[in-house]
This record gives sequence, C-alpha cells and structure tokens, in this order.
Amino acid sequence: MKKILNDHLKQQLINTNHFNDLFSTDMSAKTQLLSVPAGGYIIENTKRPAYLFYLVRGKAKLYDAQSNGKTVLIDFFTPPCFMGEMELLDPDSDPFSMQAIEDCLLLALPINQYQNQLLSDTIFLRHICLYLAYKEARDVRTASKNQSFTLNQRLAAFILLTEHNGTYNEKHTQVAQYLGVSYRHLLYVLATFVDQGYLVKHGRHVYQIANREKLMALSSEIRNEPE
Amino acid sequence: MKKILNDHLKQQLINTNHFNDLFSTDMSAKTQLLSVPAGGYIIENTKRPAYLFYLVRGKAKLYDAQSNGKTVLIDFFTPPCFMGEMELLDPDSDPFSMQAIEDCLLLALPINQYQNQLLSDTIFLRHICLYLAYKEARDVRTASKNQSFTLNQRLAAFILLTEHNGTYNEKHTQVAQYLGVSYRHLLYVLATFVDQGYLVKHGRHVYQIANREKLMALSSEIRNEPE
DNA sequence: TGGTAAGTATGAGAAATCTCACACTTGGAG
DNA sequence: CTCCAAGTGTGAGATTTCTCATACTTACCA
Repeated sequence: MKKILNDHLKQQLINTNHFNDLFSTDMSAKTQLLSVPAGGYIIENTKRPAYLFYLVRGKAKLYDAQSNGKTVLIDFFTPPCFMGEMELLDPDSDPFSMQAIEDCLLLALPINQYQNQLLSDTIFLRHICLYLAYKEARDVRTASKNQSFTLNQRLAAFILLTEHNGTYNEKHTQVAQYLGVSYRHLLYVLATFVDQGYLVKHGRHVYQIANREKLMALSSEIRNEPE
Repeated sequence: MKKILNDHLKQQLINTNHFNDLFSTDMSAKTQLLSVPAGGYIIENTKRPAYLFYLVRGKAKLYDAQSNGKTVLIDFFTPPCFMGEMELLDPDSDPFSMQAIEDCLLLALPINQYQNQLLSDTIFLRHICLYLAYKEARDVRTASKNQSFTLNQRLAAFILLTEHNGTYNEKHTQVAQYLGVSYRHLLYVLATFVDQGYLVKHGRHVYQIANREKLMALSSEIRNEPE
C-alpha cells in the first residue's frame, strides 16, 4: 500500500467519482490517495484497517479467514465502492482480508481521526445506507439467478471477473468452493475451455485468455436482464 | 393490515425487541402496532408503503414485480427485521411486494410524518447501516454455501421456511425459479418426499408436513457452520 | 361459451455434476 | 533432508438435474 502524492490526480479522481457528494463537508484535504499493486492486500487479515476506502480503480476480492486457518472466497469488488465500512460502523466486527486483483487506486480516510465525524454525518450515513441497500438487493437477485446457469457460463463470467492482463490465476480449490461445484468438475470444465481454445495453459497454475469473445458470449446471459 | 389498539402489547413488543434503542429519542408514542394475516400484503406492489416497518412476529416473503407482469420470489424475512427501509432511504427506488406467510405483527412508523426526522437521526441511520451490512454479509456467505447443497436439502429448508401451521403451499413455478432448478426436477423431488412419507399431499396444491424431524435433518447441514 | 394462458403432472433420454480412487507435485515444518 | 499437508490432475461410474414432449386442469377474458 503506497501513498500517492499527486494532488492533481487525487483531485481528478475525487471529482469524477463525486467523492465529495458523499459527505456534508469537503473532505478533499483529509483524503489520501493510495495505491495497492495487483496481489497486494488492501485490508489484511486480523488487522483492523486504518482507513475507510473508496475504490476508484482496479478490482479486488474479499476473503474470510476461518477459525481453522482456511480462507474462503466471499465476494468481488469493482469501482466505485466502499471498503472497510463494516469496520467503521462496528469496531467489534470480525476482520477479513481484501486483496487487489489488479492494481487498485483508493481514496482513503483515516478512521481513527474521522470516525466520529463520519458517524455523525447524516449525508454520509445515508449514502452508506443506500450503497448497502442496493448492493444487498443486487446480490440477492443475482444469487437466485446464478443458480440457474451452468458452470460453463458462471466460470466464464468468473474468469473475466478475476482475470488480470489476460491472465487467470486463481486457486482451483477456492474457486470450486466459491462457485459451489466440486473440484473435479471445475477441472473438467476448465479442461474443456482449453480444448476449445478459449484458454491456453501456461505451466501449472496460469491460464491465458485466448478467446475473450467466446468467454464473454458464454457469460453474457448472466449479466443481462432478459425482461 | 389492521391496527392493533393494545398499548400494553405494543409496549411489551417495543421493550422485548429493544425498538427504542434504534432511535435517539423515544418513538413509542409515534409507533403503531399493526397486524397482517397470513397471505395478506405488508407492502403492495407499486404502492409506496406508508410506514417503515419493524417485523417482530411472523414470517414474510419479498416479491419482485417484473415489467412483463410476472412476479419473482426474492427473499424471506423473519423477526426482528426492518421492512420498507429502502423506500424510506430512496423515494425513487422501485417498489416491491411483501407478503405475510404467517400472521405478522409489525411496529410501524408513518414515513411521511417522520422521514425527515429519521434521516437526520444518526443513531437510527447507524442501526440501519449495521443491519444492512450484516444482512449483506450473511446473504453473500449463505448464497455461496447454498450452491453446494442438493435440491433435497435446499427444498427441505425451503419448506420449513415457508410452512405455515404444518402446511406447505407455494406455487411450484415460483419456487423452482427461486431455488434455481427446473420445474420438472422440483416436482420430482417433491414426489420423492411424498414417497418417503415426509409430506402428504392434500388435493392439488397443498402439502402437509408429515415428518418434520426428517425435513429438519435434511436441512440441518445448511444452517450449521461446520467449522 | 369458447379460447387461451398459467399452473400442475408425468415419462424418458440427455447432460451436468458428484463421489471416490488414485497419483503426482510443491512448499514448508521439524 | 524428510515428511506431511495442500494443491493439482485424471478416470470411471453414480447421482442429480435438465430438456423436451405431452396432457390435463383452472381461471379468466372476449
């Protein structure tokens, strides 16, 4: 996690993402611009984050650290979205891990300095409420819909979601769990993708996207609202 | 939807559900106690609800009314939980339907009178935020887990969730959609439940629970956290 | 009063997915 | 250096679920 000291870029990102509309007062001066490289941690396991984040560029994934030491994929985040709002709202909530998939740019507000101010800012609280309410509504609808798609389609969407520079590189065991299918079947479908030339395997872990159009076609039905 | 003029009961429900803790001022006098019979509508399609509800007894289900006239099952609610908070937060949000599965008791605050007050009450807003954040976290985890269960298990859980006085009586078409399986397969599994004596069919639409223990055993793995 | 749409119902074959069994690789921990 | 856990990889048969075809019933509308 690196601080970017480029006020022009910071101000530009604040403007294009209407960041100041989220608060009752201008928070520009108090906001830092942070960058996290692909693979880096935005929020580390068991460590309470020091900031409230607003993701403005990049992709990230959320893990849950189970008590038995295993980590489970929970969710994915794309801009614009809050991160760490749970920690801000409930200091007793269990911590989790947020890892960058691509290089991420984040607008960040130091929690310990501004927590009281934020929790007393009705404009901010209303925005968080709306954000959470819409996220919830979207997720519930998506979850129910997703069940009706075949692994072919969901995996295609998943690869496009987690891909970075044309490279897919997630742990099969975790993905199988996240997508709710057996490890065996995930490998099987992945193999058919290679067979059909959608992916090319490089070594043991890395897959290169070879036919993005086809993957998009497979996953397209998932996103679209048919009626 | 009937107003219950029983101040003693109202006060008791307010106390046991810590309703007043949700606000910065005592809302008891402004709160109404409403009841909706099983099958009745708490929020009707296309009609903006007049209240912010807090469900304290009963069960309810949420529908989405599609533009093509179809209705789709979205989610289920059990006490204690808010209802209509989306409408309170965003007057432009699309309306939906909330229908009682069992007789429901609701603490209700008239929106048009208290909207401004509620949206300026940071205690209330923080509670809504926490409620939404935890609901979201729970739903995302559950959704991912659910995929790995067989329809046997999910249907057993679903029947117990939507059952009313030992009677299961949901539309197969909607349930199939909600559970993400084909109509054919739902009917097939339902038939095996009857075969095995878990359910008894009464007429064309109604199923009676005949072996609740077995259904609970089937669904038990869904709720429990194994680790 | 007839027609049409939606819901219910069932059969049979096909496809998707799972379970189990086994083998190999890799990265730490001791 | 060795062992062990976790991850990867593959085969084969079993189970779950889907698709399609086909009927019958019910409610409602013209």
